[in-house]
Amino acid sequence: MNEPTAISTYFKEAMTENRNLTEKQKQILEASLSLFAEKGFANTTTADIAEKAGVAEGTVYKRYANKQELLVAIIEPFRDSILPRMANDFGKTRVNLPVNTLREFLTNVVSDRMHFVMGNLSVIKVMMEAILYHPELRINLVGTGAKSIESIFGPAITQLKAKHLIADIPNDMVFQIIVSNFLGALYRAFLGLPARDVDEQVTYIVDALDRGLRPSI
Amino acid sequence: MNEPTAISTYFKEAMTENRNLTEKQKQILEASLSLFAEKGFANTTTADIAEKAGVAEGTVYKRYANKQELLVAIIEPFRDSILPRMANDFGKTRVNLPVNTLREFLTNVVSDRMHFVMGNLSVIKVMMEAILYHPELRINLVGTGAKSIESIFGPAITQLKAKHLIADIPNDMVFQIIVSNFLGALYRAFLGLPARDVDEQVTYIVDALDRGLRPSI
DNA sequence: TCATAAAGTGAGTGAAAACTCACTCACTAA
DNA sequence: TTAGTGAGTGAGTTTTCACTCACTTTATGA
Repeated sequence: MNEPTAISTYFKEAMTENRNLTEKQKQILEASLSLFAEKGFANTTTADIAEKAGVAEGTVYKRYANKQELLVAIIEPFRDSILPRMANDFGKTRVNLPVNTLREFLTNVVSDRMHFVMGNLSVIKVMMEAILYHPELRINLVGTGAKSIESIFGPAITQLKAKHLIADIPNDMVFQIIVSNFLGALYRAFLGLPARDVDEQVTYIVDALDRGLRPSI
Repeated sequence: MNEPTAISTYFKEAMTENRNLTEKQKQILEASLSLFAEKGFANTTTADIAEKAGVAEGTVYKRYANKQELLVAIIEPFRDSILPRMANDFGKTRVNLPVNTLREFLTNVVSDRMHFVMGNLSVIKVMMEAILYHPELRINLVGTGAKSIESIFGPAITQLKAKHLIADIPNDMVFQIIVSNFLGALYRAFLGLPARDVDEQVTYIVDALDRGLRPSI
């Protein structure tokens, strides 16, 4: 059971691949990402970004017409390539494995996503801010995200239902009940509450979900 | 089963009671809260606040030395009186009711808190922003919040354990698994995913939690 | 090798927003 | 009646910060 690929890895990949970014432009995007995560978009100045990236402020504006475009430049590859790709990888390696029990399915999925979430706190924070305070970005991001996830998770859950391995409750609620637990772990970390080992959390959560979502008969 | 008291009601109460705020100062705090919720702290100008409160910009600075202090003035009564009081009310009216089954307990708690969360989206947004991007406020707020909740929930869960109505897993995990579901519903709403009636969500969640947290034997 | 373009620079600019302060005025208490 | 008080005012000041542009450096290809 390997660690899931970190978002930053996908991020660097996406940058290398499809766009002709210079080294400095990449540094600018990476600095933006890390500063937005740390202080929030509005509390980050373009001077901060330039300094952290080790470039002049003018360089930031060579490619990105304004600050907002920096956020877009981070969110866009995310929406267009990273999210679908992650969903796909996740689908192949975790969701669509052949399973004989709900517990097996849950163990695959929960363990993987919990490590994923805990290993990507800062990027997730930026996405959360974008969703909360940049409605123009929300629509796209949420739409694509929901679609990606639905296309991977939906069939898997439907299949579990066919095999009578999971209770007959609507897919969106199955999904919500599972994902809620990732949010719970996320907030535990953000809030700085007493930490608990991820694998330990996974054990308790899988256990509760297994019994909670199993068919009643 | 009444709607839980809205946060804004507690907020107005707290303002009336304990501090010697003039009418205008109250208007300033109320305007701040609603603008911060709508646009975020950083995207709200003191001119906006003054206009919405119907006062001169200078009036804002009469009591609050700077913009940050406005946020503190909102969070502070929250931490000192609103949160403890909410926890207390919630404890009396929902948590510490005599119950014979886990399902009864969960129905009381989940239904109440789900309505609470869904009825207070905008205030919760402000708190979330404060926690995510104002570390100096986080420590206090989270500490007090955690303590309030622990003091109410802890004994109740311990009691359920004594009566063998709930599985023997650590209190913090019981708590996390339950609260996760409120976060899930919160995000469903924030993201603008296809809505689902709150009471319907409650039914599914209570069902899953009941079976998930019941003792195995 | 050099012309031309592309990338990078950083001091400078202006607008917006935070914050100040000399003043007003309703109210109170002597 | 009046002196005193302090909340409230809003024009004015200062600061911050996104953004510009004339210039320098680096890369390219003829």
